[in-house]
Amino acid sequence: MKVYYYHTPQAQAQQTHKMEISTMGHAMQLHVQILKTDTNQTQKLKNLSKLFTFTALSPSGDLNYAHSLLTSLPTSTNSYYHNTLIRAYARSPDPAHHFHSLSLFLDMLHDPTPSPDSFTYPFVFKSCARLRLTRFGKQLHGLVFKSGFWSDTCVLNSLIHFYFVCDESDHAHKVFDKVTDRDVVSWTTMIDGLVDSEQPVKAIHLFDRMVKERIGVNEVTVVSVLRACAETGSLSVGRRVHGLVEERIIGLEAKVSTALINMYAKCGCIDSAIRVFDEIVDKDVFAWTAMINGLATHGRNAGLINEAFKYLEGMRKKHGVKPTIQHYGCMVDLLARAGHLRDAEEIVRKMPIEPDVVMWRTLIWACKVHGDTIRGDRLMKHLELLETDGNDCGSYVLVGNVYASAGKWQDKARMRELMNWKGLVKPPGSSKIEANGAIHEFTLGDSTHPEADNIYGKLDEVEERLREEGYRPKVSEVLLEIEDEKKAFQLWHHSEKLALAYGLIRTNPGDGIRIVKNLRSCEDCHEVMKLTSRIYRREIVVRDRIRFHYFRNGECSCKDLW
DNA sequence: ATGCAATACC
Repeated sequence: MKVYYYHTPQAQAQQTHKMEISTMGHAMQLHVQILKTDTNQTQKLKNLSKLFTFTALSPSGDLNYAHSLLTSLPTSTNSYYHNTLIRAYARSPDPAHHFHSLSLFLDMLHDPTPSPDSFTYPFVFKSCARLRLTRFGKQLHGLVFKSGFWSDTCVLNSLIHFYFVCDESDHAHKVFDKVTDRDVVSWTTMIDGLVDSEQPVKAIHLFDRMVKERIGVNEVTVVSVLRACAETGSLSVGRRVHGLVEERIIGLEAKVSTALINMYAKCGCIDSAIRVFDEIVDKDVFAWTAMINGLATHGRNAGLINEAFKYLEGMRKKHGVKPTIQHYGCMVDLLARAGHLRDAEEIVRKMPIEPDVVMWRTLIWACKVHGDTIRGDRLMKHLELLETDGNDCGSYVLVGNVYASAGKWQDKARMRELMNWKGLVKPPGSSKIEANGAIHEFTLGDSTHPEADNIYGKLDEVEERLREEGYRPKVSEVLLEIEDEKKAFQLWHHSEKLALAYGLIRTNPGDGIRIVKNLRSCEDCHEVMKLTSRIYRREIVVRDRIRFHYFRNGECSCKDLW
């Protein structure tokens, strides 16, 4: 026999809390029932609490609604509601929500609200980091210290992260040193912060220390350290990390695979990257993007102008997607690199979007490479008019170089003055090479390396052999108003040549030499790499800011298109 | 009942 119960409103309200709330509609229905029904206080609170958790934390919830519920909840003794709402605000992408998060935290410093506790601070530091509120965050650091939560590892980990985001890596280090119970997150936060603050070599050292001290590593750790490997071209460390995955010490999550693809591609091993990609069962958009980008920087689909036109057209006609400026930018870059400067300029003029700084730079750079100084000179006017970005000196450097290559030294000096006036500093060129388990970084004319004498000795030898084979320094690449002899001297001490010499000394004959550069190489260095690859029978891989160059037997994979 | 760290490109 079945029994059918008749639901009184009271029973209904009790029942509702067992149901999952899935929409704001449900939530409001429950809210009405809670208000209208005279259930006992405990039940009422249980339902309100459930309602609150849904509105605050569910992706289909509503933060404003959750906030308004705060007054009906027993918040004076229990920090859960404040903490949960701060947490919800702190994970929102909207900056305004982060101010709400902090304002709620400030409420908590008043009576009769509950005091912030060890759960509160991690969320609050997250908001400080997002809003880059360095001084405010530092004040809170003081509060943490006074409040007695300075030994809570989670609180300190979030503080380390905050300091890195706010560009205060020294403070991050200090906090890390003071954590007595460091966990995986403490170490990982440090490694990731170091990569983000452009100290990838330090990040790798810390990873080594972590492994030596037998701290367990997890997926997040290796994703961060793989970024450092990609940045510095540390293939051996990257392979070691891959080894951890193969030994099943690390799970092969999607993010790990993507990081491996990126690492292999950026370290010049495109085939290994392809192997990792092929093994992924469920390839997500990040894996595809990393793979496509890897193939592109390796020049595996360069110069397919007609293909590119087809895709650009297809976007609109087949898929109904409006091309963005980046899509046009790709097309212009493709045409310009291949020397079709007039077609490239026509696209820029006809496209339905206003060209930006990057677009003009692409075009002007190509004019310089292909020696079309008249067009370049004309286009530079657009760049000078458009330049508003305060921190970016790329345009000034480019325009200055174009002037210099045409011998217009006064115009070049004008660019330099403009940069100085705006307080912009051109990043110095540097080259890194991994040898004997360490990363060596060189700058122009660098003599700080412990083996500097050997390096310069090797350079002399290389120069002699190259000159015997007909090498003549391309002094026009030195864009300074100095004598040719001095130009040749400077040219010969470019950072990538120092790295090359070190590679020749410290790697075994016949082994490949891999160099990572932060800017683009000059034409002279490019030529020297080509000749060296033939004369010394070495495969040389140079990664510049944009792409890879594979030098084999006197030729480069970029077909001299850069 | 609540916590900290993360991938590509631009």
